[in-house]
Amino acid sequence: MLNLSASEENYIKTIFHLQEEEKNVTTNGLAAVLNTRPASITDMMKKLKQKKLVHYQPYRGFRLTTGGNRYALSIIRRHRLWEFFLFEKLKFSWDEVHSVAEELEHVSSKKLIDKLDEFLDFPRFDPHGDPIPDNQGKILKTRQIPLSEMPLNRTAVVCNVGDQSASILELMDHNKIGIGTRVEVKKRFDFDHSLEIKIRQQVPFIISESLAKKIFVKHGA
Amino acid sequence: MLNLSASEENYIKTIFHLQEEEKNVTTNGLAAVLNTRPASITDMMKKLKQKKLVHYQPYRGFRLTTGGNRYALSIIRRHRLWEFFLFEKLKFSWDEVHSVAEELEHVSSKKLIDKLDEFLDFPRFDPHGDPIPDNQGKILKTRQIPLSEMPLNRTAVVCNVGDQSASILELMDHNKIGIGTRVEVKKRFDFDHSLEIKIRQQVPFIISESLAKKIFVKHGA
DNA sequence: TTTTTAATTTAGATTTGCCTAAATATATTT
DNA sequence: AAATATATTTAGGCAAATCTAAATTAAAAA
Repeated sequence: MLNLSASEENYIKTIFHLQEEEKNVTTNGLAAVLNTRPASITDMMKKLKQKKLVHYQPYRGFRLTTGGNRYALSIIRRHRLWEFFLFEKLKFSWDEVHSVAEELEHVSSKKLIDKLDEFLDFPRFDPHGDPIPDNQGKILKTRQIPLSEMPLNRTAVVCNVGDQSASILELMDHNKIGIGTRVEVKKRFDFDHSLEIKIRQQVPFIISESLAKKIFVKHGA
Repeated sequence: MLNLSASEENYIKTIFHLQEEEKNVTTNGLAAVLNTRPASITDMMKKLKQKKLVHYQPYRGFRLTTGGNRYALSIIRRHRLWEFFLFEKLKFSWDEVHSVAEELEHVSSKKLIDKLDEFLDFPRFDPHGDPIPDNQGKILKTRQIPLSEMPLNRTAVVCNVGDQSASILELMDHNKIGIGTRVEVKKRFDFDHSLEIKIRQQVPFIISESLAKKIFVKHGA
């Protein structure tokens, strides 16, 4: 597989994520996420088109080719394996792993990543609950739903938080909710849509709708 | 501490190693090691002088400042810790670790390196037998000598090989000599300066002077 | 001490990845 | 459908890190 610069990899990865959220990817949108100017996006799209990683016609938008998709998955694999390593082995907290993994993911040795995978015993999810592509680029589709949409009296596992702010972390910390926590929704209040939830063997307690919307759980796990 | 580009780090690191071998570092010499043209060295020296990492006067040569030295040690720390990790945890062979560590060493998070150090249980030597600087930049001075200079009938441990070629590796492999192998020189032949050596409980055998000059041992270990 | 040779530096390009400002194409109103 | 607004692209530049070719300085030889 061809070898891209860290910058090119960041474009590919970001396009992949934006496509995944089925937002149609726009020049301005991508520029906003990558913190660059729209003109830089256009420049890069021309280059990535040449390398056959994106389909691109001026003014007509762009999206990843099959090859671009495959490449994106390999970057995401590296990123999530490093996150797992940092969390599981180096004892980073789950909110610190992302930024360090952003750097590590650009180290390109395929052998390194496959051996890391093996060392970690082939983990299937990163510390945020996102699935890790295998060495063939296969990735599990997880049904992640916000806690606010969980049916009552079914247990699920917290796998993602749709907000990285210090304030949400403080609140979750206070309630002892984190990635991997097993939760059950006991009641939903019509008045303010707050939820009564139970975790572990504790007394049930109430959380706000806005918090529940940010906490994602893996359904069925 | 200031943050250098991967390229700047490579210059600093290489100057450090060349200085260590007490070769006086020259523009051409550095260019040869870094695989660049002399003109590029001059360019970079101007920049590193500005950043107060090297002493430099045109045509008068250059050497690291105290700050440059400190920075070099931090890069070497990263490099060797990654080498240890790759060898010890990911089961890379000791001749594969260098090139991968060359990439990993430029990931700059201080916290990452200190946590990695702890995870590895503060190793003092990398898989080549070179000492790993601690988080204060302190480094053990090891007395490494080539096997060719070992006194007779004293045991020592192979800690370094001054050549990375496939041919030397083949020969060492054949003789079952590697990093960490305990050796004893039994006899030195005047005719061709070949050595009779003994490893483990095996029958002594003979190696050439040119091989013995490339195999370094830690004296006293 | 000249002269010759070798090492080093300068001058001027090139590539990558970014920028600003201006032009152009598409979308939305009126 | 014309006018206005928004999105996108082009043109031209800049900094980092490299290069080649030409100039300059220092070292070695005659």
